[in-house]
Amino acid sequence: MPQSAYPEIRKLDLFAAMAEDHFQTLMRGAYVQNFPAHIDLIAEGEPSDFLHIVLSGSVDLFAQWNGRDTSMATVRPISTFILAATIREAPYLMSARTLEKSRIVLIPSQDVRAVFDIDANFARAIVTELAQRYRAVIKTQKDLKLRTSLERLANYILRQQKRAGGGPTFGLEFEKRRLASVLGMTPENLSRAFKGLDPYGVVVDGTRITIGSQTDLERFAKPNPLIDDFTT
Amino acid sequence: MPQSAYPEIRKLDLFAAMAEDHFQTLMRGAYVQNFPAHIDLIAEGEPSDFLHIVLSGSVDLFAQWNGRDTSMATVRPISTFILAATIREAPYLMSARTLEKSRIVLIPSQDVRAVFDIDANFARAIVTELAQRYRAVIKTQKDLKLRTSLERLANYILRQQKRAGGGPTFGLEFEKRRLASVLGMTPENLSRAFKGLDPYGVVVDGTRITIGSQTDLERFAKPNPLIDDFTT
DNA sequence: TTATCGCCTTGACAATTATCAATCAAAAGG
DNA sequence: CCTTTTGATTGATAATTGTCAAGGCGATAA
Repeated sequence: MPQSAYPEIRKLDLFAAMAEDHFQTLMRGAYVQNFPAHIDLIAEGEPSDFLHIVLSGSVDLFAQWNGRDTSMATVRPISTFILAATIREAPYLMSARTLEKSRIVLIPSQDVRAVFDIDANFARAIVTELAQRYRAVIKTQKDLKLRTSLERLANYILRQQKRAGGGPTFGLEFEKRRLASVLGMTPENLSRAFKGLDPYGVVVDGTRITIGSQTDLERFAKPNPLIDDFTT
Repeated sequence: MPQSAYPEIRKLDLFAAMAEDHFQTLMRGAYVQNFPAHIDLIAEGEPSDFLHIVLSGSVDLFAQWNGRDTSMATVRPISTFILAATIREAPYLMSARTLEKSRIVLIPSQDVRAVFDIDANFARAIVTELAQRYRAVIKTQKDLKLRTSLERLANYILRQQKRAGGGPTFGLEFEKRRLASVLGMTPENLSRAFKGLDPYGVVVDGTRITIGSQTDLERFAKPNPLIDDFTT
């Protein structure tokens, strides 16, 4: 793969502390691919042959059962996905597809496992990464089980506002049908949920959101760092 | 702590491969406590001072928000909980309480982190454990987002049947109100859901379940290893 | 044995969420 | 420019799930 991408990858927490020659081993076996939008990268149930790294663009992780499907997460640059499956040498639990034109690094899983066995710093970095992701999923589960869809939307809006800089007006990160799926509801229900936040000063104009009354919305949403803060 | 518990703990995947003196370090700082039933062990939001190991009895992990609460998981002997919080030195995301009289080992989190930094085998064991738990939570999330409560119950019954040995009659692992919370529904709804499985030959007698028609139930439940098999 | 307690169940009802069909609007393509 | 497509919205309706109140049933203790 082109060496130009090395420094960016090396800077990821996952790879920052490992020995240089081990990093080179991983990079030698890796390759970069450019994918157009809306391309399936992997399917749940398949063996986990590669650890993926998104260099640019974005990727949707989703799952299916009995004809239904749901968005589980969005992967944005620069970060990895399918780490747990790679480590456990187990089949993927989620499928992945590009949301837009994306540049993706593929590292053979067996290389990852081999280096993991001989590089303690890499192993420790993986622990930290996995622990962080585990906690993120637990938070999502609490969101799903403890809140109604209206409350989930309200808290999502507050999270997204913070991500976007904290101002009263900001854009959604993806299209509404996906947002609905991420939040565990139908697009119709999402549309009505936005209306339901009208009393709290939420104004929607296409993909643009304006929070008219921050305190009202927060009083309703009751955001909680143990659910909504994904940095800890 | 009493040495009698050492061998059992040592046998856990998490501790099996680490250096003996590191294991001794952990055990020296650890202590065992006996708790009666229905005692709060930890509360979400508190700093994660100890890694916990359940030696006997059982523990309920639950979470609360805005006056509501939900059961996230049950911990049975012999296994650990609060591993991710310990590793990340972050506050607990879940509270824990004993379900019955329980014997629990407490290992100071700083000891775990210290040994994790110097024992590569321990670090690797933690990776494996965390990856497995991460995948378990993803499966639960798929269960929640892709299935109705009736479908979740049907699949739970099939999973529990397998755990209990595979025969047509078996017992539930805990009281129904907790089962309802674990499955993400109210006790009333659970009660009606059991009735709703009547057409598939499910007979409920208190805590005793009998599956009259295995194939009918399976045809309805559509169990899937990528959701229901927690061993991979 | 009888009283009490906790849990489960049931009925009636309300809230939430999903489904289906139609329409609208904006983006993409010719 | 106009057509086609796609996603978003809306209305009507149905299914699902939750809430509240009452009653039942079995375990436990006096």
